[in-house]
Amino acid sequence: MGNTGSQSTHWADIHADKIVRDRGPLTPTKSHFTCASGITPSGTVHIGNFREIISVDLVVRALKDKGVPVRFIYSWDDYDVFRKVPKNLPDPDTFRQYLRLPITRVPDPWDEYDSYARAHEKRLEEVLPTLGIAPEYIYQTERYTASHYAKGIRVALEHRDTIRGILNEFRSEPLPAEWWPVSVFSRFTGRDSTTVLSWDGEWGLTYRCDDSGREETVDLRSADCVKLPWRVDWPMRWKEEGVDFEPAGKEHHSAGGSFDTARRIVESVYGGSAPVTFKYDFISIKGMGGKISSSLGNVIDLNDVLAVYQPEIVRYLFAGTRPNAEFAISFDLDVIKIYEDYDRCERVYYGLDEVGEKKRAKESRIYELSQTGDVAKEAPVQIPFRHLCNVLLITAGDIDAALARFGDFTEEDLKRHRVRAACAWNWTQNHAPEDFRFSLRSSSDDPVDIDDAALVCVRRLAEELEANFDDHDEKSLQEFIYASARENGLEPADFFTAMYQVLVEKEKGPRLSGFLITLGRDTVLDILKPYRKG
RNA sequence: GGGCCGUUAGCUCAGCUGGUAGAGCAGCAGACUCUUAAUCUGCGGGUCGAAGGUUCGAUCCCUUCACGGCUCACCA
Repeated sequence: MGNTGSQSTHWADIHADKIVRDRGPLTPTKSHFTCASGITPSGTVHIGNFREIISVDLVVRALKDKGVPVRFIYSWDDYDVFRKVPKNLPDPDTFRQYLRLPITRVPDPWDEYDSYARAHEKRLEEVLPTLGIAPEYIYQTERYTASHYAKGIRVALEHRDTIRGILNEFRSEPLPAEWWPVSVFSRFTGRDSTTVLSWDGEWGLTYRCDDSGREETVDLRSADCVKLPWRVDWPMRWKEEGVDFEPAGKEHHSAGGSFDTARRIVESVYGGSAPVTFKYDFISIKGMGGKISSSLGNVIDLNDVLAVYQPEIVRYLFAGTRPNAEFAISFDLDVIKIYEDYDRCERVYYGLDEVGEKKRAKESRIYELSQTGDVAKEAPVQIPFRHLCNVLLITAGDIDAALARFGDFTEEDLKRHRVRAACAWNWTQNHAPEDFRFSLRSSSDDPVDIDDAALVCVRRLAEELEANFDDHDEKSLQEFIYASARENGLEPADFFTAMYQVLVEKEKGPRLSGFLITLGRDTVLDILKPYRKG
């Protein structure tokens, strides 16, 4: 069933092949390939940011599946400046005082973690393992403040004019001659409102703090306050870590964009070469239109998605879509279809559904890449999402009670089903259309008003179910309902309406006969009890 | 202005190492005494945006053009 050979046309495998081809071969001094990802945690790490991580993870998986040693690094660019106060903070105004500080020096607005940056980082780091993603995190604040990049910074200073020339080719306003390829956080105020005055040609850098007017000279080998601007920082780190693969958002991938200038800088300044890359497009949220933006208040993060989609299906969404295609994550009725698509993909993988060979190969590979760990040897038992939603509505969200209705499961299966059930329940409560939802009535509720003809039919149905419930299947019960309505001079449609009133106090509900059977004899009789007397 | 990406059945899209095009939804027909987009069965000749080129053969490769979109030219 494995499909990891070189014939796979999945994009992750194609890029893995390209990495091995362009960046190989491995040698005693190069023992593995390095795949990198990273972002600035300057706000909520949303599902759009996640695309980069999962894209790299999928390529990492593809490399591992080939038996190639690989290192997956994730850079938290948390030595970046707090440039603007997001509108979604609890108390935005008090945060204005922190502008221009590195985001690791800004407090956590929710007061849980050490810093603003850490708060965003931690929330993502905690959830990634559930998706089977485990990168090696690199914190740029730590690196820079430990002077880890002293050499790289010095190299940038040595090639100041070259770098300025490269950047100026694409700028509308050329950088002035006195520009330096570094920025400094003032050691007097912590802010990056500083001006570099001179460099001694070795390790000494002199700057002036614009706010206090004070000047000082720092040694790059011990300074904890000097960093490179993004367009220089990126290529420096490519060289530093030996990055072989790193995708980037489309805002970076155009002529004159940061990937382009980084490529030229790594080649002409750092003596390296740009990694294999690809461009990934944005993610949108169906029904919320446009880009994800914290200022618009439509930030959807990974936890929001995991609340509705089980981890395998989150991976499936990304594994099954080419990175350079924009796509929308849906929270509406599409959710049901996505679950059905995934279950179908699973059946194809295990040979339970017949499809063409080409399609089988493609779907199988997507399935493998969607798993958070190893692929199960035997096909897992499936519980259709839609049905699961209905059963959960019957049990009022009691997950174990709902699953018990599907039979006995192994502990392993139960564990997985609980995750799906939690998603299903969450979806019915927070996203499903009103028509889809219901809550079951019981004998302790006051009976609803229904007319006499309907009442007769309800009683008749109750008697029938009491006596012959086990003899009925969906079809025979259906026939009984119709016949019984007609016998009592009632339009079947009116009887249906009455039954839904009785059961869920709504005009409509799940297909009645199947619904009754799903509810079970005792539950139905209990609900009908108040209608049987007098 | 530069770069990138699209343009395939009414709609949403698959089709990516070239061999005369497919899936879902919608629609049509039939079945079901039926009720939520989601019962079952059957039905898909659409100039694969346009024009050239390469090839025995192109939706898939090359060139040009048209239309649509994105992105860079501030900061990251």
